[in-house]
Amino acid sequence: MELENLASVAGLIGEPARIKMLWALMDGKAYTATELALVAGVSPQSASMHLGKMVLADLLKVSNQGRHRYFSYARPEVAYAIEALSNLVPHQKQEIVPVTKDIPFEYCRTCYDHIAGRAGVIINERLLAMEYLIEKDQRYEMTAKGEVFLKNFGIDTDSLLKQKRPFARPCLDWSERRPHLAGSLAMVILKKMIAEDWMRKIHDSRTLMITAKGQSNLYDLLGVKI
Amino acid sequence: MELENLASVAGLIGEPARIKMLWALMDGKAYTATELALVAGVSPQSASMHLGKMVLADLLKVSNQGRHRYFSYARPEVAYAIEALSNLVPHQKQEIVPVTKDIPFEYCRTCYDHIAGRAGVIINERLLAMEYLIEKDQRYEMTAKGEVFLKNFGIDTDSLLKQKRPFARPCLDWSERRPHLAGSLAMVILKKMIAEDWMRKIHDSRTLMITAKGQSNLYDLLGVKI
DNA sequence: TGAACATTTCATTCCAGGATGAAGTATGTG
DNA sequence: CACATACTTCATCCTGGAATGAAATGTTCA
Repeated sequence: MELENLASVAGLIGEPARIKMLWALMDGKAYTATELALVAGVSPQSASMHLGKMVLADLLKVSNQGRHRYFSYARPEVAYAIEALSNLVPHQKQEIVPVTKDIPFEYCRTCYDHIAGRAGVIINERLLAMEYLIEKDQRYEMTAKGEVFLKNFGIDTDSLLKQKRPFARPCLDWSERRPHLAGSLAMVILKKMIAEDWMRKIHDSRTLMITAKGQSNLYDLLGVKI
Repeated sequence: MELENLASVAGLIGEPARIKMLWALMDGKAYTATELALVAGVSPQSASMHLGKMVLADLLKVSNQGRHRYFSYARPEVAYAIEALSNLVPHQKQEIVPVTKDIPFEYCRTCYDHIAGRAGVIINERLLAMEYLIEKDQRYEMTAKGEVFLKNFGIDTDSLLKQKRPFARPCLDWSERRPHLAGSLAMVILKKMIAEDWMRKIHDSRTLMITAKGQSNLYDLLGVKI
């Protein structure tokens, strides 16, 4: 019966620890069970149990990254519901404050062989927003517009598509908690940007520096200021 | 702390008997404690207790008429929250027959302050199909064509765009399971249609009625028969 | 006025489900 | 390989709050 389903979903949300965790996720980022336990004021075991229930109910989804498990909303409707609920509490201007503080030197870096950090996330989001790529089943596919764009950028997408390595896919960024671009496309993009001196690798570290030339070209290309 | 308030409101809603009563009230009518006890499957004493708590939290209001006490939503935000919650339940084909089976209610009604139900969904789809609006990142943006169209319709879009409230966005309709139009634009559209007597609010309910005048004008405007 | 009905209040019982400590699994690191 | 970290699972305890019967408060109507 539908009414029972509504009751069970409402019951899931109507629990102090769980609603606090859901609220923390309102910033759209993904957090680990331990971090969410902290904001909810419960032990990691409890948090794990609560999160498990919400995943089961398809309120949250989880993506495994090594020994970390990042939780985030499974669908946009969840955010709508939390927002509507928060509108019920007497006048307040609750600001959403990220659970983790930003780490400056992780601003821009490499992840294996592609761009990570905030720059990686922004580039990824722009490529999607401009519909050069579209997400399909945990993979990014290139659109016709995207093919033209990448060709103009000087990338031979044909040879990339022949490789058995995935062409393009989202990879959850551990400092930004949002996905950046991974796959063979991401690799050649970084290679190309270094070749063109848009970015430079710092020493032997994974830190990246964006050159002034890179900044202006990225602005022209994607309309973003990095 | 504000977070605690959110938790307590969510806790109120997240109880089987209470959410069932809240759901029954979605038709905008007022019901007595005994009636609501019936739909929730609890005793009148229990219902009274639950209703008392929700009145205290300003979710419901009560109006005394003789020996009867009629409960209804205290504010439109409550309906909005329940609707958002109901969007979370895993939906197969479902039928909503709470207490009344008024077709008009599902057919055409208000959601918060804009048109919902089938009429809301159809209007939304036509505005998109005719490219007066385009979706971009969970928001609708007005096209040049759309600006002309809305101006002719008698809407001052400039002042709407200055507001901090979102101009236009999709809002999933719980009965149609497709988005209808929300945001400040949707609000003034409804206001305008009521002012022009294209639609009428049924007294004390969220049901809307479309007038013959409204039907013919909507056909001219959007090419749809509602 | 009193009987019937609608609703609430109170005191008490009772249990679903959250909290917790300990142990188990998987991953990364030196 | 050993050890630390991140997270989950399991068994157990425990409590907040829902349900209930009885009784009080109010209202209508004959």
